[in-house]
Amino acid sequence: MSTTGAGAAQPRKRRGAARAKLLAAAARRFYADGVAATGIDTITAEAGVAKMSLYNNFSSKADLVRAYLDERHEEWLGLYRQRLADAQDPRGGVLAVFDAYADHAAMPYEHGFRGCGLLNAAAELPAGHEGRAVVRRHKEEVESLLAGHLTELMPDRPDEVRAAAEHLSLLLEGGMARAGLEGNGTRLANARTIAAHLMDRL
Amino acid sequence: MSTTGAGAAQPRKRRGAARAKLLAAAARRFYADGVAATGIDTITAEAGVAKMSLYNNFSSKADLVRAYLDERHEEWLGLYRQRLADAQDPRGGVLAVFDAYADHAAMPYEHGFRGCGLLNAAAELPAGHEGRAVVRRHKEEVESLLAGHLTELMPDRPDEVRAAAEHLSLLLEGGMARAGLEGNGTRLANARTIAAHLMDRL
DNA sequence: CTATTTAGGTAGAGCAGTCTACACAGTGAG
DNA sequence: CTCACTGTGTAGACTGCTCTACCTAAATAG
Repeated sequence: MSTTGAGAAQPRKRRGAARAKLLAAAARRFYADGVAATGIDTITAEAGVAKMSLYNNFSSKADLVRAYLDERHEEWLGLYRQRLADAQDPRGGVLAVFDAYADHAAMPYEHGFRGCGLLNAAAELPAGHEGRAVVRRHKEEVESLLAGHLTELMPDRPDEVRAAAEHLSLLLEGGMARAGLEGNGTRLANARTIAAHLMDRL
Repeated sequence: MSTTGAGAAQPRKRRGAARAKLLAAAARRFYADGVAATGIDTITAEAGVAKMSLYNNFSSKADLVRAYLDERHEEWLGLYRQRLADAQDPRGGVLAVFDAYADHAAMPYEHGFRGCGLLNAAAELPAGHEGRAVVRRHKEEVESLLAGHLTELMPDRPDEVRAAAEHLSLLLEGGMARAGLEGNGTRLANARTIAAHLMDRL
């Protein structure tokens, strides 16, 4: 029918260029200054992009926030998979989860490390906001990754696996929260040490 | 001179009446909706107080936020002291810290339990904001209360005390963070159980 | 009588979101 | 190759609303 024939003939260069710049700018500003405190104009200005480009790529600020949260989850998964590739055994898999968090803390941020971007965003989202569910699922996925490694360590003790996974998961979140308040990764390193000792006792 | 005699002649009934109502309203709205998302008109309306009463009692919204944070710290200390009064031994003192957090989670909130009010506020405060230091000090005080009880348990092993206090403290913060995401105190109860088992092994 | 609180309003900035009009890159048709 | 078309991005004005902060003048209560 149309001149483009069989299907997707989109030009590839410009499409999505503004979107990527917007997501990068939103990541910097949302993390450093908070979601509610960051206005649309600030983001478009930092992205070096027209305001209409935001609304061409996202239906609203809330939509941009959703995309930001999804991207943070994917980013963490990437850090984790890199660490996992070096892991030798299930114990190393558990420590890879902790290391992925530490890698996050070691990344450069404008006003310093401020804790888990997902948790920080959830803390200021209103009660029923869909973004809070995104964050909850992220934390559940992390816990189930821990449970997976622990199952390899003790396949015949599912109850102990569940309990240990929760223990490690709470250590991890606690370490992240305290590290964010203190602006550095020390607490996370300590949490990793505690986790390693715990596994020695399993 | 005046009818009240020497020195401080402040009328006692009205003075501070608006202040208390403002702090109560701010506590409800800041916790349920977030600090940045709550405007001063919302707070004065909910307090049933004139807008100028806010500026007669606080120099700015930021000043009100500071007072809110201080009040949350004092509130938690109150819950802790009540629990501590029933504690029989150092082990009970440690569990009183966990129970105080659980009591906080069990209080009624407009949109349900949303985690630690101090941590949530810190998550949306800008990097250098003095309120973040208030929250950090609160968490450090909680950890040192734990260390105090543990010192009674093993006065001759300060290194183990320090390590165990951090372990328990991270469990507590992790439990609080996850409980806030999930809207109930289950994770906190689990954290308390884990803490109890840890103390059995000391 | 005097200090405080009240209702309501104002200033000046910032907010999310919309709109117009134009620039430019890649594409297929001629 | 050239040209017109389409999709994307651009700048900036603009609406309607909310924000913090401050002001005034009347009401109120010790």
